[in-house]
Amino acid sequence: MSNESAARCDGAGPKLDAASALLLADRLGALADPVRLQILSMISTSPDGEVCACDFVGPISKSQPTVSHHLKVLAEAGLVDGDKRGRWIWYRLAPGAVNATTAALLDATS
Amino acid sequence: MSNESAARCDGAGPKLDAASALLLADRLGALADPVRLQILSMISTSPDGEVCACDFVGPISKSQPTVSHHLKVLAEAGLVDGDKRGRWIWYRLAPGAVNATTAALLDATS
DNA sequence: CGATTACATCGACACCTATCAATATGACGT
DNA sequence: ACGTCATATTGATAGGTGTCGATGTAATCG
Repeated sequence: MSNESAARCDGAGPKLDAASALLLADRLGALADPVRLQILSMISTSPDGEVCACDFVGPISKSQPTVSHHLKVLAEAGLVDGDKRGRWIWYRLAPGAVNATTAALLDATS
Repeated sequence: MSNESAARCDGAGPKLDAASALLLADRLGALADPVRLQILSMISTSPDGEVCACDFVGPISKSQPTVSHHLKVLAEAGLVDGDKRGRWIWYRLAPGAVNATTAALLDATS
């Protein structure tokens, strides 16, 4: 799971190689948006653990296309999963996704 | 420390209000860059816990102004502290800064 | 079938950001 | 004082990103 490549740590090279840094930065970038954080927050506090896409638009005060865009970003980053049931799409948190990202971040900056 | 304002969680409002989401998004945005992650990683793996600014340029393969820019972003986000000694500036991790951000993120997405 | 609802996509726009070359600032050594 | 080294700042540019209105698509309802 982690990279044991070069443990010299003598100031010559970073613990994180460029590729791993880019990957982690992408995952953090998916989290670094107030709208997306509110979406995740709403899902996490929902009693059923899932929220219909239509229920984001009102509380978050953004247009429907904007919310759709952010849901797509979250889904592509593996942070949420969408389940289409009839006309609606129910979103839930991808289990352990946020935890994995924070763990990688803490590991890189231990 | 947390907001117990509306615990109804019935789909009406997010756990994170817009202001808190913006604040957290800003802190995450400071982390969501491969160069800045490598900088933090280099500092964390340094035996003395501090790295001279000049030592970032080579391993990270970016120009000196670019590295300087990223160090400024990290400092303004409270993630690193710079100590000017003579001609050099030694950077160290701001204690608990990354931890505080991950904690806030995990709290918002519990 | 036609109308309605939920969501996605497109096109456009404004804004932000990463990057570098050039230059400035400031501290040291000689 | 002068040159040199380390770092910051400026100016410019290219690419990314959030946002919305308009439109498309797909599923449901009557």
